[in-house]
Amino acid sequence: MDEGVRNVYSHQIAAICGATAARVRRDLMVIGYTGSPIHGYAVKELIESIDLFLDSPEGQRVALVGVGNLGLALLAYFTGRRPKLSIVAAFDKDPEKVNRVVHGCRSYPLSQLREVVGQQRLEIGIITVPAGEAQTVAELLVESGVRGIVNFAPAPLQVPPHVYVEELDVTQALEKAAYFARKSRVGELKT
Amino acid sequence: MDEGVRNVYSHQIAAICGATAARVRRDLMVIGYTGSPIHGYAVKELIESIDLFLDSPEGQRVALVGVGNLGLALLAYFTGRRPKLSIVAAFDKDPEKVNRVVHGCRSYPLSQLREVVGQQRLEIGIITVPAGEAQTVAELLVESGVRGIVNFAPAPLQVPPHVYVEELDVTQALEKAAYFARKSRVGELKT
DNA sequence: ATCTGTGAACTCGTTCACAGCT
DNA sequence: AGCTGTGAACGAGTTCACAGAT
Repeated sequence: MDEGVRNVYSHQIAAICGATAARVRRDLMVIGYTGSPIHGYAVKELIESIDLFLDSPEGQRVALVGVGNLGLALLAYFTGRRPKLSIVAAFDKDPEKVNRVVHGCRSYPLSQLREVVGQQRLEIGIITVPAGEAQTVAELLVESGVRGIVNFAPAPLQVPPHVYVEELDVTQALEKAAYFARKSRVGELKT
Repeated sequence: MDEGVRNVYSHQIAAICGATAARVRRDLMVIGYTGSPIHGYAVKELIESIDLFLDSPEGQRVALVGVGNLGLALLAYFTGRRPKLSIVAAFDKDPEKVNRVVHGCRSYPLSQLREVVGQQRLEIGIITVPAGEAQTVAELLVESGVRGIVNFAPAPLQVPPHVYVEELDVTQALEKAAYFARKSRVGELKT
């Protein structure tokens, strides 16, 4: 849209986001927006439909647990990146890291998590604590009303079925890349 | 093994890593290690088999491009975590961030990437640069001999088929969690 | 011609379920 | 009884391929 393009075809979208034209059309079917065979999809309306489908109009606020290196990096990264998704509270058990404002986000002691998350009705939690504490933190978040979790700790979380967990295991990702790099070198990649 | 357990059954492994017994057995089939119906899998031998399958005995060394918040956090995170996988060189285009030693890892200007990665035969690259620079960096890495990439930039990379790319889009993960959190709230989760 | 929307086919990882073993 | 190894069935996401529209 910034480039002044009014209409776009599925194969153009596919090229941009690294997919196939068929997959783009399939996904847009789910969104419910219908293009025209002549002009493809109207960019402005398409964006609106996608926003309507994906975003909450009033925005969603996020809690982050674990203000270590990774937690800090995420706070910096998300500041002002997605207007509809902002990290509004950070928690840590280390008293040193607590009761400050980091990248525009207030940090609290872990003991106040239930209170803050509950009162502010935060529904999404990011876990960046060591693996051993992840499950405890997850349970705390869930009890406080969180329904979606992004878990950076290399530990599988056990949560009730109404809670969605997105696992982001950095070590695992690196190991995967290392594995396939090695296999492609030896030429043993599965055929 | 640290707990002195000598043998373990597939359903026990499954419970630990959040999978099903059937899946564990399937995966171990691929590894090639065979357990016994009486005693299950011998922990020590199993670990050795997995290491043999997954790891390179001589270890693999990794390059990191983009010494921002996220890059720094990753450097700190991986220091001494996986002995067989160490980040040995970091790169950035910002002269301020360069020619230092961060968490035991030397940082170089981007212009030296080809030289350093080539000479040290680094095969794995981590990309933590802004989205707009990711493709350029990826090409540079591939030209220098990298065969496995972990990409944190929210941009799909175009690479030759012998290069494996693991995409780790933090924003996307958060959006996914937010989406499903919202759906589970409204009770509209697909049935 | 060229594009969309979509039923049908396909792919590939997961799960079932059971023979074989002790 | 309880476990493993594995052929077979299953299922969810992807791709094919074509009718319909202009």
